[in-house]
Amino acid sequence: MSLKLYNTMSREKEDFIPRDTGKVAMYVCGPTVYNYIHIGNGRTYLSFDIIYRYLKYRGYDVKYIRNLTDVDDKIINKANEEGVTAEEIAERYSVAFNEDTERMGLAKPTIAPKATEHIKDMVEIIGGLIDKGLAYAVDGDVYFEVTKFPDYGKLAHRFLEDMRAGERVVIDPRKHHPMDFALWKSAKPGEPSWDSPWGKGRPGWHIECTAMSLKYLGQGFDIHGGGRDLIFPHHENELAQTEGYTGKQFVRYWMHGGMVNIGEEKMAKSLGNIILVRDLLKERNPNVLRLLALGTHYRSPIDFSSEKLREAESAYDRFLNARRRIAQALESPTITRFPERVEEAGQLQRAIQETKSKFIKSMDDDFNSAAALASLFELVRDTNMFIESNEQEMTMIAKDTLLTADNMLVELAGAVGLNLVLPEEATGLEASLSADIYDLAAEVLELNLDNKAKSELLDELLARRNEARKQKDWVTADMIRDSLAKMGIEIEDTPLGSRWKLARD
RNA sequence: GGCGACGUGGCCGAGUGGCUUAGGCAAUGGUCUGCAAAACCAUGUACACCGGUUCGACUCCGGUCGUCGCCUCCA
Repeated sequence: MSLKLYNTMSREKEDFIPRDTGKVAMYVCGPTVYNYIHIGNGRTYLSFDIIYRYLKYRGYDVKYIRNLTDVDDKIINKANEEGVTAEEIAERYSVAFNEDTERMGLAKPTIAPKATEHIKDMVEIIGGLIDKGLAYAVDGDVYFEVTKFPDYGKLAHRFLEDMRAGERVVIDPRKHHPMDFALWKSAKPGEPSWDSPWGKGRPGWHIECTAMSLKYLGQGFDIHGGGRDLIFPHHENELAQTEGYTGKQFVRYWMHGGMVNIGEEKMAKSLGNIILVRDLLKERNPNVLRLLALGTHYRSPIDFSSEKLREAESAYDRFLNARRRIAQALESPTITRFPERVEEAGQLQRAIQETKSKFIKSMDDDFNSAAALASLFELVRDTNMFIESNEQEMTMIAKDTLLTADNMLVELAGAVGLNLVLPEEATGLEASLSADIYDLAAEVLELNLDNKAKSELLDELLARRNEARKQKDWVTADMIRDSLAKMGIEIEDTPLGSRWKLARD
Protein backbone atom coordinates (compact mmCIF):
# COMPACT_ATOMS: atom_id res chain seq x y z
CA MET A 1 0.00 0.00 0.00
CA SER A 2 1.52 3.22 -1.03
CA LEU A 3 1.23 6.80 -0.03
CA LYS A 4 -0.15 9.19 -2.59
CA LEU A 5 0.04 12.91 -2.48
CA TYR A 6 -1.14 15.73 -4.63
CA ASN A 7 1.67 17.52 -6.36
CA THR A 8 0.98 21.13 -7.24
CA MET A 9 3.46 20.80 -10.10
CA SER A 10 1.65 18.00 -11.92
CA ARG A 11 -1.74 18.85 -10.46
CA GLU A 12 -2.29 15.21 -9.81
CA LYS A 13 -2.08 12.77 -7.00
CA GLU A 14 1.16 10.88 -7.38
CA ASP A 15 2.70 7.88 -5.70
CA PHE A 16 5.09 9.17 -3.12
CA ILE A 17 8.57 7.91 -3.88
CA PRO A 18 11.13 9.68 -1.72
CA ARG A 19 14.58 10.52 -2.97
CA ASP A 20 16.16 8.20 -0.44
CA THR A 21 14.23 5.09 0.47
CA GLY A 22 12.72 5.32 3.91
CA LYS A 23 13.68 8.94 4.35
CA VAL A 24 11.75 12.13 3.78
CA ALA A 25 13.31 15.54 3.40
CA MET A 26 10.73 18.26 3.77
CA TYR A 27 10.81 22.01 3.86
CA VAL A 28 7.98 24.30 4.87
CA CYS A 29 8.08 28.06 4.53
CA GLY A 30 7.88 29.49 7.99
CA PRO A 31 6.67 32.90 9.09
CA THR A 32 8.05 36.33 8.53
CA VAL A 33 8.43 37.41 12.10
CA TYR A 34 6.88 40.86 12.12
CA ASN A 35 3.71 40.08 14.04
CA TYR A 36 1.96 37.38 16.01
CA ILE A 37 0.80 34.59 13.76
CA HIS A 38 -2.88 34.41 12.87
CA ILE A 39 -5.01 31.33 12.49
CA GLY A 40 -4.36 31.24 8.75
CA ASN A 41 -0.64 30.86 9.39
CA GLY A 42 -1.51 28.48 12.17
CA ARG A 43 -3.56 26.30 9.91
CA THR A 44 -0.75 25.91 7.43
CA TYR A 45 1.74 24.93 10.11
CA LEU A 46 -0.84 22.63 11.60
CA SER A 47 -1.43 20.95 8.26
CA PHE A 48 2.24 20.27 7.81
CA ASP A 49 2.59 19.20 11.41
CA ILE A 50 -0.07 16.60 10.73
CA ILE A 51 1.75 15.51 7.59
CA TYR A 52 5.09 15.44 9.39
CA ARG A 53 3.74 13.34 12.24
CA TYR A 54 1.89 11.00 9.98
CA LEU A 55 4.97 10.37 7.83
CA LYS A 56 6.87 9.51 10.97
CA TYR A 57 4.04 7.28 12.09
CA ARG A 58 4.33 5.48 8.76
CA GLY A 59 7.91 4.75 9.58
CA TYR A 60 9.73 7.37 7.55
CA ASP A 61 12.81 9.01 8.89
CA VAL A 62 11.73 12.60 8.35
CA LYS A 63 13.97 15.61 8.28
CA TYR A 64 11.70 18.60 8.61
CA ILE A 65 12.95 22.13 8.07
CA ARG A 66 10.80 25.14 8.82
CA ASN A 67 12.57 28.44 8.51
CA LEU A 68 12.10 31.81 10.14
CA THR A 69 12.24 34.84 7.88
CA ASP A 70 13.83 37.39 10.13
CA VAL A 71 14.87 39.97 7.57
CA ASP A 72 12.24 41.54 5.37
CA ASP A 73 10.58 44.79 4.39
CA LYS A 74 7.66 44.12 6.67
CA ILE A 75 9.95 43.76 9.64
CA ILE A 76 11.70 46.98 8.76
CA ASN A 77 8.40 48.80 8.38
CA LYS A 78 7.21 47.56 11.71
CA ALA A 79 10.46 48.61 13.33
CA ASN A 80 10.12 52.08 11.88
CA GLU A 81 6.56 52.34 13.14
CA GLU A 82 7.61 51.45 16.64
CA GLY A 83 10.91 53.25 16.61
CA VAL A 84 12.90 50.15 17.49
CA THR A 85 15.43 48.16 15.53
CA ALA A 86 14.49 45.51 13.04
CA GLU A 87 16.43 43.01 15.12
CA GLU A 88 14.24 43.73 18.11
CA ILE A 89 11.09 43.14 16.10
CA ALA A 90 12.42 39.91 14.65
CA GLU A 91 13.54 38.65 18.02
CA ARG A 92 10.27 39.52 19.74
CA TYR A 93 8.11 37.77 17.18
CA SER A 94 10.41 34.81 16.81
CA VAL A 95 10.00 34.15 20.49
CA ALA A 96 6.26 34.68 20.18
CA PHE A 97 6.11 32.29 17.26
CA ASN A 98 7.80 29.57 19.26
CA GLU A 99 5.41 30.13 22.13
CA ASP A 100 2.38 30.01 19.88
CA THR A 101 3.41 26.89 18.01
CA GLU A 102 4.24 25.14 21.24
CA ARG A 103 0.86 26.03 22.63
CA MET A 104 -0.68 24.70 19.44
CA GLY A 105 1.01 21.42 20.07
CA LEU A 106 3.18 21.53 16.97
CA ALA A 107 6.14 19.21 16.91
CA LYS A 108 9.45 20.97 16.67
CA PRO A 109 10.97 20.80 13.20
CA THR A 110 14.28 19.04 12.92
CA ILE A 111 15.89 22.39 12.21
CA ALA A 112 14.38 25.88 12.31
CA PRO A 113 16.99 27.98 10.53
CA LYS A 114 16.93 31.75 10.41
CA ALA A 115 17.48 33.74 7.24
CA THR A 116 19.97 36.10 8.85
CA GLU A 117 22.22 33.21 9.75
CA HIS A 118 22.56 32.20 6.11
CA ILE A 119 23.42 35.43 4.36
CA LYS A 120 26.73 34.08 3.17
CA ASP A 121 25.09 31.10 1.54
CA MET A 122 22.68 33.42 -0.21
CA VAL A 123 25.39 35.74 -1.45
CA GLU A 124 27.19 32.77 -2.90
CA ILE A 125 24.13 31.58 -4.77
CA ILE A 126 23.36 35.04 -6.06
CA GLY A 127 26.93 35.31 -7.33
CA GLY A 128 26.51 31.98 -9.04
CA LEU A 129 23.33 33.12 -10.74
CA ILE A 130 25.06 36.23 -12.07
CA ASP A 131 27.92 34.09 -13.36
CA LYS A 132 25.45 31.93 -15.20
CA GLY A 133 23.83 34.95 -16.77
CA LEU A 134 20.55 34.39 -14.98
CA ALA A 135 20.78 37.48 -12.84
CA TYR A 136 22.08 41.01 -13.18
CA ALA A 137 23.10 43.77 -10.80
CA VAL A 138 21.81 47.34 -11.02
CA ASP A 139 22.82 50.04 -8.56
CA GLY A 140 23.51 47.60 -5.77
CA ASP A 141 20.36 45.59 -6.40
CA VAL A 142 20.43 42.18 -8.01
CA TYR A 143 17.55 40.79 -10.02
CA PHE A 144 16.77 37.38 -11.35
CA GLU A 145 16.02 37.56 -15.06
CA VAL A 146 12.94 35.46 -15.60
CA THR A 147 13.21 35.37 -19.39
CA LYS A 148 16.52 33.52 -19.03
CA PHE A 149 14.81 30.64 -17.28
CA PRO A 150 12.68 28.92 -19.93
CA ASP A 151 10.63 26.98 -17.41
CA TYR A 152 9.55 30.08 -15.55
CA GLY A 153 5.89 29.62 -14.64
CA LYS A 154 5.85 25.84 -14.65
CA LEU A 155 4.79 25.50 -11.03
CA ALA A 156 2.03 28.09 -11.04
CA HIS A 157 1.14 27.09 -14.61
CA ARG A 158 1.11 30.55 -15.93
CA PHE A 159 3.14 32.18 -18.59
CA LEU A 160 4.88 35.50 -18.62
CA GLU A 161 2.69 36.80 -21.41
CA ASP A 162 -0.46 36.00 -19.46
CA MET A 163 0.47 37.88 -16.38
CA ARG A 164 -0.52 41.44 -15.89
CA ALA A 165 2.73 42.68 -14.56
CA GLY A 166 2.62 46.19 -13.33
CA GLU A 167 -1.12 46.36 -13.17
CA ARG A 168 -1.01 46.76 -9.43
CA VAL A 169 2.50 48.05 -8.95
CA VAL A 170 4.62 50.57 -10.77
CA ILE A 171 7.22 48.84 -12.88
CA ASP A 172 10.80 49.52 -12.01
CA PRO A 173 12.37 50.76 -15.28
CA ARG A 174 15.73 49.26 -14.34
CA LYS A 175 14.37 45.75 -14.64
CA HIS A 176 14.89 43.91 -17.90
CA HIS A 177 11.45 42.35 -17.58
CA PRO A 178 8.66 43.47 -15.26
CA MET A 179 8.55 40.03 -13.65
CA ASP A 180 12.21 40.04 -12.72
CA PHE A 181 12.47 39.76 -8.97
CA ALA A 182 14.99 40.90 -6.41
CA LEU A 183 17.66 38.57 -5.16
CA TRP A 184 19.50 41.30 -3.32
CA LYS A 185 18.35 44.73 -2.23
CA SER A 186 20.69 47.60 -1.54
CA ALA A 187 20.36 49.01 1.94
CA LYS A 188 18.93 52.38 2.77
CA PRO A 189 20.44 54.18 5.74
CA GLY A 190 19.40 52.63 9.04
CA GLU A 191 18.30 49.36 7.53
CA PRO A 192 19.87 46.09 8.51
CA SER A 193 22.52 45.21 5.98
CA TRP A 194 25.32 42.84 5.15
CA ASP A 195 28.37 43.21 2.94
CA SER A 196 28.22 41.77 -0.54
CA PRO A 197 30.00 42.11 -3.87
CA TRP A 198 27.20 44.52 -4.87
CA GLY A 199 27.51 46.70 -1.80
CA LYS A 200 25.72 46.70 1.49
CA GLY A 201 22.28 45.24 1.38
CA ARG A 202 19.97 42.44 2.34
CA PRO A 203 18.55 39.41 0.57
CA GLY A 204 15.29 39.33 -1.30
CA TRP A 205 12.58 37.14 0.11
CA HIS A 206 12.86 34.03 -2.02
CA ILE A 207 16.56 33.43 -1.94
CA GLU A 208 16.64 32.40 1.70
CA CYS A 209 14.56 29.32 1.08
CA THR A 210 16.83 28.30 -1.74
CA ALA A 211 19.89 28.70 0.43
CA MET A 212 18.53 26.97 3.49
CA SER A 213 16.77 24.11 1.76
CA LEU A 214 19.85 23.33 -0.33
CA LYS A 215 22.04 23.53 2.72
CA TYR A 216 20.00 21.27 4.96
CA LEU A 217 18.20 19.02 2.49
CA GLY A 218 20.28 19.10 -0.67
CA GLN A 219 19.16 18.98 -4.27
CA GLY A 220 15.93 17.33 -5.28
CA PHE A 221 14.49 16.97 -1.81
CA ASP A 222 11.09 15.45 -1.31
CA ILE A 223 8.41 17.81 -0.08
CA HIS A 224 8.21 21.56 -0.20
CA GLY A 225 5.16 23.03 1.45
CA GLY A 226 3.41 26.24 2.27
CA GLY A 227 0.10 28.01 1.91
CA ARG A 228 -1.57 28.15 -1.49
CA ASP A 229 -0.82 31.81 -1.74
CA LEU A 230 2.88 31.06 -1.83
CA ILE A 231 2.68 29.21 -5.13
CA PHE A 232 3.10 32.44 -6.93
CA PRO A 233 5.35 34.26 -6.79
CA HIS A 234 7.30 32.85 -3.88
CA HIS A 235 7.68 29.22 -4.85
CA GLU A 236 7.80 29.91 -8.56
CA ASN A 237 10.71 32.23 -7.96
CA GLU A 238 12.42 29.88 -5.57
CA LEU A 239 12.12 27.16 -8.14
CA ALA A 240 13.49 29.31 -10.95
CA GLN A 241 16.50 30.53 -9.04
CA THR A 242 17.30 27.17 -7.51
CA GLU A 243 17.04 25.13 -10.68
CA GLY A 244 18.80 27.90 -12.53
CA TYR A 245 21.60 27.67 -10.03
CA THR A 246 21.94 23.90 -9.67
CA GLY A 247 20.73 22.81 -13.07
CA LYS A 248 18.87 20.02 -11.30
CA GLN A 249 15.37 19.38 -10.12
CA PHE A 250 14.69 21.40 -6.98
CA VAL A 251 11.78 19.57 -5.34
CA ARG A 252 10.02 16.29 -6.00
CA TYR A 253 6.61 17.12 -4.55
CA TRP A 254 5.08 20.54 -4.01
CA MET A 255 2.32 20.67 -1.43
CA HIS A 256 0.09 23.64 -0.72
CA GLY A 257 -2.50 24.06 1.98
CA GLY A 258 -5.84 25.83 1.76
CA MET A 259 -6.59 29.24 3.16
CA VAL A 260 -8.64 30.20 6.17
CA ASN A 261 -11.54 32.54 5.64
CA ILE A 262 -13.37 34.37 8.35
CA GLY A 263 -16.97 33.56 7.71
CA GLU A 264 -17.10 33.84 3.96
CA GLU A 265 -14.49 36.53 3.70
CA LYS A 266 -10.82 36.33 3.16
CA MET A 267 -8.88 37.05 6.30
CA ALA A 268 -6.91 40.18 5.68
CA LYS A 269 -5.52 43.07 7.56
CA SER A 270 -7.42 45.48 5.35
CA LEU A 271 -10.67 43.82 6.38
CA GLY A 272 -9.68 43.98 10.03
CA ASN A 273 -10.72 40.40 10.63
CA ILE A 274 -7.43 38.87 11.67
CA ILE A 275 -7.66 36.32 14.45
CA LEU A 276 -4.41 35.63 16.25
CA VAL A 277 -3.50 32.16 17.35
CA ARG A 278 -2.55 33.38 20.76
CA ASP A 279 -5.87 35.09 21.33
CA LEU A 280 -7.80 32.06 20.22
CA LEU A 281 -5.85 29.71 22.41
CA LYS A 282 -6.43 31.81 25.49
CA GLU A 283 -9.83 30.23 25.72
CA ARG A 284 -9.68 27.24 23.46
CA ASN A 285 -8.04 23.90 23.77
CA PRO A 286 -5.42 23.43 21.05
CA ASN A 287 -6.76 19.98 20.31
CA VAL A 288 -10.04 21.55 19.29
CA LEU A 289 -8.22 23.65 16.74
CA ARG A 290 -6.45 20.59 15.46
CA LEU A 291 -9.68 18.66 15.23
CA LEU A 292 -11.12 21.48 13.19
CA ALA A 293 -8.16 21.28 10.84
CA LEU A 294 -8.41 17.50 10.62
CA GLY A 295 -12.08 17.70 9.72
CA THR A 296 -11.33 19.44 6.43
CA HIS A 297 -8.92 18.29 3.79
CA TYR A 298 -5.68 20.25 3.99
CA ARG A 299 -6.04 21.61 0.47
CA SER A 300 -9.58 22.91 1.00
CA PRO A 301 -10.33 26.30 2.44
CA ILE A 302 -11.86 26.54 5.89
CA ASP A 303 -14.51 29.10 6.64
CA PHE A 304 -13.65 29.80 10.22
CA SER A 305 -16.35 30.69 12.72
CA SER A 306 -17.03 30.28 16.39
CA GLU A 307 -19.81 27.83 15.51
CA LYS A 308 -17.28 25.63 13.79
CA LEU A 309 -15.12 25.77 16.87
CA ARG A 310 -18.00 24.81 19.07
CA GLU A 311 -18.79 21.89 16.84
CA ALA A 312 -15.20 20.78 17.00
CA GLU A 313 -15.33 21.04 20.77
CA SER A 314 -18.33 18.76 20.91
CA ALA A 315 -16.65 16.33 18.60
CA TYR A 316 -13.51 16.38 20.71
CA ASP A 317 -15.60 15.70 23.81
CA ARG A 318 -17.02 12.67 22.10
CA PHE A 319 -13.53 11.20 21.99
CA LEU A 320 -12.80 12.08 25.59
CA ASN A 321 -16.12 10.72 26.77
CA ALA A 322 -15.49 7.48 24.98
CA ARG A 323 -12.19 7.15 26.79
CA ARG A 324 -13.89 7.91 30.10
CA ARG A 325 -16.47 5.24 29.47
CA ILE A 326 -13.80 2.73 28.63
CA ALA A 327 -11.83 3.60 31.75
CA GLN A 328 -14.91 3.16 33.86
CA ALA A 329 -15.86 -0.08 32.19
CA LEU A 330 -12.41 -1.46 32.85
CA GLU A 331 -13.06 -0.98 36.53
CA SER A 332 -16.33 -2.90 36.53
CA PRO A 333 -16.42 -6.36 38.12
CA THR A 334 -14.69 -9.05 36.12
CA ILE A 335 -16.53 -12.26 35.51
CA THR A 336 -14.84 -15.40 34.46
CA ARG A 337 -17.21 -17.09 32.07
CA PHE A 338 -19.63 -15.67 29.65
CA PRO A 339 -19.23 -17.64 26.45
CA GLU A 340 -21.73 -15.75 24.40
CA ARG A 341 -19.70 -12.58 24.90
CA VAL A 342 -16.66 -14.01 23.22
CA GLU A 343 -18.06 -13.42 19.79
CA GLU A 344 -18.82 -9.78 20.62
CA ALA A 345 -15.28 -9.23 21.76
CA GLY A 346 -14.10 -10.78 18.53
CA GLN A 347 -16.25 -8.37 16.59
CA LEU A 348 -14.84 -5.41 18.42
CA GLN A 349 -11.38 -6.78 17.89
CA ARG A 350 -12.02 -6.88 14.16
CA ALA A 351 -13.48 -3.39 14.26
CA ILE A 352 -10.29 -2.17 15.88
CA GLN A 353 -8.17 -3.60 13.10
CA GLU A 354 -10.51 -2.23 10.48
CA THR A 355 -10.30 1.18 12.05
CA LYS A 356 -6.55 1.13 11.77
CA SER A 357 -6.47 -0.02 8.19
CA LYS A 358 -9.15 2.44 7.17
CA PHE A 359 -7.37 5.24 8.96
CA ILE A 360 -4.11 4.46 7.21
CA LYS A 361 -5.78 4.00 3.88
CA SER A 362 -7.41 7.40 4.20
CA MET A 363 -4.28 9.19 5.33
CA ASP A 364 -2.24 7.48 2.64
CA ASP A 365 -4.60 9.00 0.10
CA ASP A 366 -3.16 12.49 0.08
CA PHE A 367 -3.66 12.89 3.83
CA ASN A 368 -7.42 12.62 3.82
CA SER A 369 -7.72 13.37 7.49
CA ALA A 370 -11.48 13.91 7.40
CA ALA A 371 -12.02 10.35 6.26
CA ALA A 372 -9.43 9.09 8.73
CA LEU A 373 -11.25 10.88 11.51
CA ALA A 374 -14.49 9.23 10.48
CA SER A 375 -12.96 5.81 11.05
CA LEU A 376 -11.99 6.89 14.55
CA PHE A 377 -15.53 7.99 15.29
CA GLU A 378 -16.79 4.67 14.06
CA LEU A 379 -14.60 2.95 16.58
CA VAL A 380 -15.95 5.24 19.26
CA ARG A 381 -19.45 4.14 18.43
CA ASP A 382 -18.42 0.51 18.41
CA THR A 383 -16.82 0.70 21.84
CA ASN A 384 -19.78 2.57 23.26
CA MET A 385 -22.11 -0.11 22.00
CA PHE A 386 -19.84 -2.82 23.26
CA ILE A 387 -19.80 -1.35 26.74
CA GLU A 388 -23.54 -0.90 26.64
CA SER A 389 -24.18 -4.49 25.68
CA ASN A 390 -21.91 -5.83 28.38
CA GLU A 391 -23.96 -4.05 30.96
CA GLN A 392 -22.22 -4.04 34.27
CA GLU A 393 -19.77 -6.85 34.14
CA MET A 394 -17.08 -7.96 31.79
CA THR A 395 -14.88 -10.88 31.08
CA MET A 396 -11.15 -10.47 30.95
CA ILE A 397 -11.33 -10.89 27.21
CA ALA A 398 -13.81 -8.07 26.95
CA LYS A 399 -11.62 -5.84 29.05
CA ASP A 400 -8.53 -6.68 27.07
CA THR A 401 -10.36 -5.86 23.90
CA LEU A 402 -11.60 -2.57 25.27
CA LEU A 403 -8.12 -1.69 26.35
CA THR A 404 -6.88 -2.47 22.86
CA ALA A 405 -9.56 -0.21 21.45
CA ASP A 406 -8.56 2.56 23.79
CA ASN A 407 -4.93 2.19 22.88
CA MET A 408 -5.80 2.24 19.21
CA LEU A 409 -7.78 5.46 19.58
CA VAL A 410 -4.88 7.09 21.36
CA GLU A 411 -2.37 5.73 18.87
CA LEU A 412 -4.16 6.81 15.73
CA ALA A 413 -5.20 10.18 17.09
CA GLY A 414 -1.60 10.63 18.15
CA ALA A 415 -0.41 9.76 14.66
CA VAL A 416 -1.91 13.06 13.52
CA GLY A 417 -1.06 14.92 16.70
CA LEU A 418 -4.45 14.81 18.35
CA ASN A 419 -3.98 14.36 22.07
CA LEU A 420 -6.74 12.41 23.80
CA VAL A 421 -5.39 12.68 27.33
CA LEU A 422 -8.24 13.30 29.73
CA PRO A 423 -7.99 16.60 31.57
CA GLU A 424 -8.51 14.77 34.85
CA GLU A 425 -5.60 12.47 34.07
CA ALA A 426 -3.23 15.16 32.96
CA THR A 427 -0.40 15.94 35.27
CA GLY A 428 -1.75 19.36 36.11
CA LEU A 429 -4.82 18.04 37.90
CA GLU A 430 -3.78 19.30 41.29
CA ALA A 431 -3.22 22.75 39.90
CA SER A 432 -6.43 22.85 37.95
CA LEU A 433 -8.61 22.03 40.92
CA SER A 434 -10.00 25.13 42.54
CA ALA A 435 -8.96 26.03 46.08
CA ASP A 436 -12.68 26.32 46.81
CA ILE A 437 -12.58 22.60 47.31
CA TYR A 438 -11.13 23.21 50.79
CA ASP A 439 -14.17 25.17 51.81
CA LEU A 440 -16.48 22.54 50.49
CA ALA A 441 -14.56 19.78 52.22
CA ALA A 442 -14.56 21.68 55.48
CA GLU A 443 -18.29 22.05 55.23
CA VAL A 444 -19.21 18.55 54.20
CA LEU A 445 -16.52 16.32 55.55
CA GLU A 446 -15.73 16.09 59.19
CA LEU A 447 -12.06 15.54 58.97
CA ASN A 448 -8.76 17.22 59.36
CA LEU A 449 -7.89 18.99 56.14
CA ASP A 450 -4.26 19.55 56.95
CA ASN A 451 -1.83 18.12 54.44
CA LYS A 452 -4.51 16.79 52.20
CA ALA A 453 -4.05 17.24 48.48
CA LYS A 454 -6.97 18.68 46.60
CA SER A 455 -7.32 15.51 44.58
CA GLU A 456 -7.61 13.49 47.78
CA LEU A 457 -10.34 15.78 48.99
CA LEU A 458 -12.11 15.34 45.70
CA ASP A 459 -12.09 11.58 46.11
CA GLU A 460 -13.43 11.88 49.61
CA LEU A 461 -16.11 14.30 48.56
CA LEU A 462 -17.23 11.95 45.82
CA ALA A 463 -17.31 9.08 48.28
CA ARG A 464 -19.31 11.19 50.68
CA ARG A 465 -21.78 12.02 47.96
CA ASN A 466 -22.24 8.39 47.00
CA GLU A 467 -22.91 7.57 50.60
CA ALA A 468 -25.46 10.35 50.80
CA ARG A 469 -27.15 9.07 47.67
CA LYS A 470 -27.34 5.62 49.13
CA GLN A 471 -29.09 7.06 52.12
CA LYS A 472 -31.30 9.12 49.86
CA ASP A 473 -29.91 12.25 51.38
CA TRP A 474 -30.50 14.21 48.20
CA VAL A 475 -29.84 17.55 49.81
CA THR A 476 -26.26 16.71 50.66
CA ALA A 477 -25.69 14.84 47.42
CA ASP A 478 -26.98 17.69 45.28
CA MET A 479 -25.12 20.26 47.29
CA ILE A 480 -21.83 18.49 46.65
CA ARG A 481 -22.68 18.06 43.00
CA ASP A 482 -23.59 21.71 42.54
CA SER A 483 -20.59 22.99 44.42
CA LEU A 484 -18.21 20.86 42.43
CA ALA A 485 -19.90 21.94 39.23
CA LYS A 486 -19.00 25.51 40.06
CA MET A 487 -15.38 24.41 40.20
CA GLY A 488 -15.57 22.87 36.76
CA ILE A 489 -16.05 19.32 37.92
CA GLU A 490 -19.02 17.64 36.37
CA ILE A 491 -20.58 14.58 37.90
CA GLU A 492 -22.43 12.04 35.82
CA ASP A 493 -24.48 9.35 37.48
CA THR A 494 -24.50 6.30 35.27
CA PRO A 495 -25.68 2.73 35.69
CA LEU A 496 -22.07 1.81 36.27
CA GLY A 497 -21.81 4.30 39.09
CA SER A 498 -20.88 7.93 39.36
CA ARG A 499 -18.18 9.36 37.24
CA TRP A 500 -16.63 12.78 37.25
CA LYS A 501 -14.83 14.83 34.69
CA LEU A 502 -12.95 18.02 34.50
CA ALA A 503 -14.11 20.61 32.04
CA ARG A 504 -11.76 21.19 29.13
CA ASP A 505 -9.54 24.21 29.44
C1' G B 1 -8.14 39.55 -19.20
C1' G B 2 -5.13 34.86 -17.65
C1' C B 3 -4.80 30.55 -14.48
C1' G B 4 -7.29 27.59 -10.98
C1' A B 5 -10.69 25.63 -7.19
C1' C B 6 -15.44 24.64 -5.80
C1' G B 7 -21.07 24.00 -5.69
C1' U B 8 -23.27 17.08 -1.44
C1' G B 9 -29.17 16.07 3.22
C1' G B 10 -30.66 21.99 8.67
C1' C B 11 -25.15 23.29 9.05
C1' C B 12 -20.10 21.43 8.30
C1' G B 13 -17.67 17.83 5.54
C1' A B 14 -15.53 13.02 3.04
C1' G B 15 -16.44 9.85 -1.07
C1' U B 16 -17.62 6.70 -5.41
C1' G B 17 -19.70 4.70 -12.43
C1' G B 18 -24.43 0.54 -10.00
C1' C B 19 -24.03 -1.99 -1.57
C1' U B 20 -20.33 4.24 1.80
C1' U B 21 -26.31 3.65 6.43
C1' A B 22 -18.97 8.17 5.37
C1' G B 23 -18.28 11.03 9.66
C1' G B 24 -19.11 15.37 12.91
C1' C B 25 -22.54 19.18 14.76
C1' A B 26 -27.59 20.33 15.39
C1' A B 27 -32.72 18.36 15.58
C1' U B 28 -36.25 14.56 16.88
C1' G B 29 -37.24 9.94 19.39
C1' G B 30 -35.53 6.43 22.95
C1' U B 31 -32.35 4.29 27.06
C1' C B 32 -30.52 5.50 31.82
C1' U B 33 -32.03 8.34 36.15
C1' G B 34 -34.32 10.33 43.12
C1' C B 35 -34.04 15.01 40.49
C1' A B 36 -30.83 17.14 37.17
C1' A B 37 -27.17 17.15 33.91
C1' A B 38 -24.38 14.36 31.07
C1' A B 39 -23.65 10.19 28.41
C1' C B 40 -25.13 6.46 25.06
C1' C B 41 -28.26 4.45 21.08
C1' A B 42 -31.64 5.22 16.87
C1' U B 43 -33.54 8.10 12.72
C1' G B 44 -32.75 11.73 7.91
C1' U B 45 -32.20 9.34 1.39
C1' A B 46 -28.55 14.70 -0.35
C1' C B 47 -25.33 15.37 -4.27
C1' A B 48 -26.46 23.62 -8.33
C1' C B 49 -29.03 23.59 -13.36
C1' C B 50 -29.40 21.74 -18.59
C1' G B 51 -27.84 18.39 -22.11
C1' G B 52 -24.68 14.10 -23.58
C1' U B 53 -21.96 9.25 -22.96
C1' U B 54 -23.68 4.62 -20.53
C1' C B 55 -27.68 -0.97 -19.39
C1' G B 56 -26.98 2.57 -15.22
C1' A B 57 -24.21 8.94 -13.10
C1' C B 58 -24.11 12.41 -7.49
C1' U B 59 -19.65 10.22 -9.58
C1' C B 60 -17.31 10.77 -16.84
C1' C B 61 -17.90 14.73 -20.99
C1' G B 62 -19.98 19.57 -22.72
C1' G B 63 -22.57 23.88 -21.52
C1' U B 64 -25.24 27.37 -18.05
C1' C B 65 -25.54 29.77 -13.44
C1' G B 66 -23.28 30.79 -8.82
C1' U B 67 -19.26 31.21 -5.08
C1' C B 68 -14.17 31.74 -4.21
C1' G B 69 -8.72 32.06 -4.78
C1' C B 70 -4.05 33.58 -7.18
C1' C B 71 -1.85 36.99 -11.01
C1' U B 72 5.37 40.72 -6.77
C1' C B 73 6.49 39.78 -1.60
C1' C B 74 -0.12 37.61 2.00
C1' A B 75 0.27 30.99 5.19
